[in-house]
Amino acid sequence: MSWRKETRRAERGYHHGNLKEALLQAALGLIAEKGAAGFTFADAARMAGVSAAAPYRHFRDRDELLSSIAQRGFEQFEARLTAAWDDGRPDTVTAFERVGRAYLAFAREEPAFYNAMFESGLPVDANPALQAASERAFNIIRAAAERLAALAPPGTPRPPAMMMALHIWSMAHGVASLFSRGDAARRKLPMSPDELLEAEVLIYLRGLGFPTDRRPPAKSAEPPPVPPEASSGSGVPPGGPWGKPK
Amino acid sequence: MSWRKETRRAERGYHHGNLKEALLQAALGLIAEKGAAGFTFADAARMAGVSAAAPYRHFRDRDELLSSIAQRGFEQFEARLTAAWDDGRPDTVTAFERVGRAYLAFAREEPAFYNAMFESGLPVDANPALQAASERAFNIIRAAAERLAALAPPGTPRPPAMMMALHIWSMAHGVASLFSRGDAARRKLPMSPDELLEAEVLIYLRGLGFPTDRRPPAKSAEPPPVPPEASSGSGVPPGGPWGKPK
DNA sequence: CAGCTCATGTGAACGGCTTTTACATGAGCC
DNA sequence: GGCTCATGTAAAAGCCGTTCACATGAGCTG
Repeated sequence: MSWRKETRRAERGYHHGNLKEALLQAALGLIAEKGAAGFTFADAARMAGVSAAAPYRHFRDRDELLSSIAQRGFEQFEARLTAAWDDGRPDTVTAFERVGRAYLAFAREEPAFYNAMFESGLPVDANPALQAASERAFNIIRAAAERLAALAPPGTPRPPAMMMALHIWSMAHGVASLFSRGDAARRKLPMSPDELLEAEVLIYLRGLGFPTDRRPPAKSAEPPPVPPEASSGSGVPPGGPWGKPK
Repeated sequence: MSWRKETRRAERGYHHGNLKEALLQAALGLIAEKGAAGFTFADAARMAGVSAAAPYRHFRDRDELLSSIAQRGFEQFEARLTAAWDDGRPDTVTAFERVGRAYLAFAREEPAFYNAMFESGLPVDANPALQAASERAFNIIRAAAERLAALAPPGTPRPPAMMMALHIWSMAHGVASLFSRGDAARRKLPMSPDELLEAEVLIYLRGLGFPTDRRPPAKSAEPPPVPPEASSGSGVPPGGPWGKPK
């Protein structure tokens, strides 16, 4: 492999090697630590061992660095949602809920990305590339909603997939941003953010007439993957989507 | 008129009169305009016509000004939610939805407050007074959820009110923060944020087994306030909570 | 009214940040 | 070896937050 060339460029490199990447990594750490508002360009430069002016060779200004991080964040976000969706396997509802959990997991595990993407206040629509990346991520949710909507029980009006996608997104974002991160996460909750979102989505899907007769925390041994039966019977699962107050 | 007395009491202030209030107002305007992150202490001072050091006679630092605004925001928020809830009149479900709309209306009409309260990244739990104000506001939603939970149709497990409250809050916050404010609001949506949230809440409530057979924009003449019928029949209202693509 | 006191406001100063500009350096190519 | 250009530095301007010594004048006391 071309390790040699890499080593000569990256490590032995002239002034720094790959300052751009170093700055992105440094910024990522700083944002995770102090939030997008607290992060400073100068700090990132210091952390990379260069002067305060050096970053301007790679980013027009501080905002462009932030945008780059958000962009990367949306790409990773999309990748994780795609993996979670897994093209609707083993069944649409299960996969759909997995997407919800992946959303929360991303918010929790990648606070810096999430912060840059959703809480930094940078104008997403000002940067076309950023907006496109954001849309690609959303499209995963949208595609999943599309598949779900197609499964709407017969006899019920088919819900618009776009609306469902927006609803799910707002739930996931609401839970993530209110209860799953930073200081706000310290509110004492009767259940974990994951359980909260899962119950919320299940109740919502039930409201649309979908069969959701699995109990969330129960690691049920996967019964026949979505027998496409009508299920328009009672619609009320025996346990309710919220866990027992253990 | 009581000009005199007013002058002596309110403007009892020395040089400026009531700089504290002036600073709060100035900050409010600046935050609405440029966001909590963009707002500067010096700018507020300038706007009030005093030196950059003057504000420190009234606020320990910039963060304390922000906290004061958030505090005030929570108080107004609570007042508006209380008015919207109107103790559950004319019926619980209608009042509940009105609370949701009030939430969005506040986010839209008071961007500065909303920003300081939920998007400024200030540690709510670090300031006891702030946390208390925040809790008082949430308690309105909680109380409404309590009343709603008590109406749960017989034969279905009663949903925990706290969970319902958290769900509703996350929906409202999610919609507000993704679609109803600032730059993100420019995403092209198939429906208004208000309609989006209303449909979301209706579907959710239906998922819990509540009768929600009113079409959102229809000003139905209030049939017997919440007829406690089973409703576990089909559970699927004729119209669906989403509007026709008019 | 004289004078004291203390809350309130000012000006100057420090350090830090962002951004620009002129200059330095060294990598890659001939 | 020498050229060129990308990459990094130093210095400076301008802004902000914050502090401190000092100024001012409102209201009380006598």
